[in-house]
Amino acid sequence: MNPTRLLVADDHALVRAGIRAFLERIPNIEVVAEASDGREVVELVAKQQPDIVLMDIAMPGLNGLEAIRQIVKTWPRVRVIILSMHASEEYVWQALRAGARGYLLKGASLAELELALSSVVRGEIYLSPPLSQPAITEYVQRTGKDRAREEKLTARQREILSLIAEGKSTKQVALQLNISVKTVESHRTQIMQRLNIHDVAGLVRYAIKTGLVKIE
Amino acid sequence: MNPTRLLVADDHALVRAGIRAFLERIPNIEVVAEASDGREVVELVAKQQPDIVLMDIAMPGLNGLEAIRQIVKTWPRVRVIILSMHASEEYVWQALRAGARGYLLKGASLAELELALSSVVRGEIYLSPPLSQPAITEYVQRTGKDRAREEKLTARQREILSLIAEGKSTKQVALQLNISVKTVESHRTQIMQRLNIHDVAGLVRYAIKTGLVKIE
DNA sequence: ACCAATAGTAAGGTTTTTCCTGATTGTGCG
DNA sequence: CGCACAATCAGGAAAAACCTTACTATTGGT
Repeated sequence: MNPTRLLVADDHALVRAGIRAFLERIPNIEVVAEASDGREVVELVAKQQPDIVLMDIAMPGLNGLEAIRQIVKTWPRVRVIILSMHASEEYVWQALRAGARGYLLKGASLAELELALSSVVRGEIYLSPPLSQPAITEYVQRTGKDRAREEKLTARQREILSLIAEGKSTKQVALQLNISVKTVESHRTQIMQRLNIHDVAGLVRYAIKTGLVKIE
Repeated sequence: MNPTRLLVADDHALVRAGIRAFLERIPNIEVVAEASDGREVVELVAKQQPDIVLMDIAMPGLNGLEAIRQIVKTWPRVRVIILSMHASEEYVWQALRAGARGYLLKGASLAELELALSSVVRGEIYLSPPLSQPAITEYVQRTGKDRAREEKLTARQREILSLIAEGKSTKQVALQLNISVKTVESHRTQIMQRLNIHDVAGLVRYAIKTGLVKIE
């Protein structure tokens, strides 16, 4: 049987390398790549086509949720497991809605990690025990288009909003995304219109409120 | 030469075990114990008398800062290095004031971890490069009475910051306070200098973090 | 298959804000 | 008294935001 090919993503090098070392103790697992931000995850998924992506939900740049959305949309066979510090139901719910197949707390044991991986490989959804049922049942009752509709912003808009809320200037965002300053301005205008928010401060508060960016 | 005896503390098993695996690659290091909360750290320091405690600042039970205080008070020879996710200046200050000898971001590389450990063993204070900003290094050098002057912002500055974080434009702030736009700009510049934050988004996040403005 | 709506991209020109450098006044404190 | 520091303000240069307009590729509906 072929080993399960994994991609590990976390913005902290120490944690990332550590988790990788940890994973190497599990048989039949191969870590094929590591990423340190959302954009890198998406790039590496494209390149490596791993079976499973094990990623932190809170990452700079393209945030974790957004990365999940893009991954499951483009490569539906790639399964994403979230590795998070937060046991909040809201985060779990958001992750599942975005398309994650598992949600693992960082307090998990080696055995639990192993269990989560094998469950997800089998096509099941795995949640750390402290999180349990409610989120799942809520999740299954909704389908496809239903979920897309409730989003106020497009993927691109959320991506740009999160960069803005992180403090990037329009110019920096343009540079980072390889698009024109004018395009970023245009996106910002669209975002502000949709949210009916007309200042950067409001955007930042919105982004924090919806979990698009984190406050330390 | 005897190996450096380490204690690792983090409330997330996965991270803890990972970091331990990571540390084992550094020569002349011995991890003598692991702890998952502040109380356990203190107990294990008493029992093991490690040379260095490498701990997360955010732990349940007895919190990280309090743990540091107790450790350095009771066993001054034990040196504490904070392993944190947050590059926030406040956290660094608090940790140093409590008696930590190093502050390492979880994004640190293996080489940096090694450097931090050897620096602290030699009796130096080590801070992750992103933190070694003038404000902090200067603080480290200051002693005793100087530290009494702790207030970061004046009342007026806080007033203006909160208006900015609420989304008021410079012009609106000026109008509301009956002062010139130029004065508000000047205040904003001062605020940014003091906080070492250089964009509005950062100010908003700071204001939220410090409770100056509320979200929702 | 076709049309409408939406998303993503972007330019040109105008207005507004920020940034840099400086200056004045009042006030508490050694 | 004088000094450090808070609070106030300005002029001019630079940067960014704003408004309008527009092209293209997808997507959704009839």
